[in-house]
Amino acid sequence: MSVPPPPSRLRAQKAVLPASAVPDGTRRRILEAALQLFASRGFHGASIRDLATALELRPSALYAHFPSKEHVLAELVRMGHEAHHEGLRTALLGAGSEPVEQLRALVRAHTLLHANHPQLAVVVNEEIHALPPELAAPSLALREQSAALLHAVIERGRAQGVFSVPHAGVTAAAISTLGLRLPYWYEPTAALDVDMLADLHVELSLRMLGVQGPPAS
Amino acid sequence: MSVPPPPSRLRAQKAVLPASAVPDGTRRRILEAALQLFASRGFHGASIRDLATALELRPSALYAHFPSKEHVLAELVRMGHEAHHEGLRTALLGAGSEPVEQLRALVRAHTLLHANHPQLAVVVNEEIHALPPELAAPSLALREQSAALLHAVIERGRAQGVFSVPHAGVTAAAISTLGLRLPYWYEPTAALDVDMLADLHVELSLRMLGVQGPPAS
DNA sequence: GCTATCTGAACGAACGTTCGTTTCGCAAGG
DNA sequence: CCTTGCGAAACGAACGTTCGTTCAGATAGC
Repeated sequence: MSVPPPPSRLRAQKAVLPASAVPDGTRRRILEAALQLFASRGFHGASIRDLATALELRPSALYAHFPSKEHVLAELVRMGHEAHHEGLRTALLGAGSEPVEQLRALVRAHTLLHANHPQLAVVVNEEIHALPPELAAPSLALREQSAALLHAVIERGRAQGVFSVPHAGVTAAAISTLGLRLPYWYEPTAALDVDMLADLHVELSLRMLGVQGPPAS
Repeated sequence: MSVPPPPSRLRAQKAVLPASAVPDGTRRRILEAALQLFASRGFHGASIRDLATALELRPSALYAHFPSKEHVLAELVRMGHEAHHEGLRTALLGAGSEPVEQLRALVRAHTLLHANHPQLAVVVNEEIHALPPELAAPSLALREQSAALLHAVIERGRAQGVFSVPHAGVTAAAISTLGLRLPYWYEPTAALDVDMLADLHVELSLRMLGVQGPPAS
């Protein structure tokens, strides 16, 4: 075992935290480097020493900013869930009262969040299980609230007769899933930028909901 | 740190290998226990000692059957990809020549495989990144072949005018994704068994492809 | 008595974490 | 202007534990 290969599961390279999240400084640098490492190797696959090396620090220096490795992950997971929930909530607020427009707004926001912050999406969705229950609980609660937003819109649309779905729960899961798997295959290009991708996901979601869309090739 | 909580990311409990996979014996027991552990805690989160404990063996005994921990994972990942590819290929062979029927067969097989073997699906899709490239390569090649099957059917249907999609690649990704996220939220119930779920995924896929389905509530 | 299987003990390496010390920017005091 | 004191941040070394793995020897079935 001469040189360990650098295994990575993501296409994206540079880790970006949501804008308003954390003031500049070492604490932010730690979170960004940890986001990168946890996203590409997993929480258990990335050590405190790896993290310190990436930051050009000694391992002990990290403990001036976080009480443990788990707390670094917990902070990332918390930030991710808050950014996601806030994004959905804001999108919904500006979408009027029609279920179709509300769904457009939700899917668009969901897709943009996952496309623009792929590492955070991966860490939030996979590494949360590495947290002890008391650190994961707040994020799991937020996640349920976000899922409830989508469910409510679908149910309202169904009640009004504008959506026609064979199974609301499975359809909601399918729509969520569109965004959740994005980090594993998508990267922005000129031929398919995030905006086009969001439009496509909106179109696919409306089709699943039985809403007639514009004709496609 | 008195008792470590048993974190798990899957709803399913009992690990089941595809039928024809491995002859009975200790080797099979090891694979099944490893599948369970790797699926619920991740490769790096489950140790050789955890695995030995689950099998009521001493850690050293495992090395009579596998040369390393990585090779256990590699075997699981290989089996998973082969079962998946074989399942898709067989389904396609029995589906005639009409793109709609071929797509039904592919989506149905894809969904059933993921619903019936959730742990294997998780290990195959997430823990493959813990393998060195030379152990992962054969499985990644198989994965591309499986994706190509779906792409080919979609392209043929589009050429024949029976599918109408805004973007073939994104739609194919969306259809694959339906199955891939299953292990994280689905478990079979009387109200929604695997067969109904497969039918629903077929219906959703056809809707995304612009094929008129039966009316739904 | 050969082969396959498992045990028990041990190896070096890596793990997360702790702790006393050092470094450094900066404001206050003479 | 120089010194002093201080708090924050990082260092360097070490801790106890767990990691994956090795290997000589015990055990058992053919």
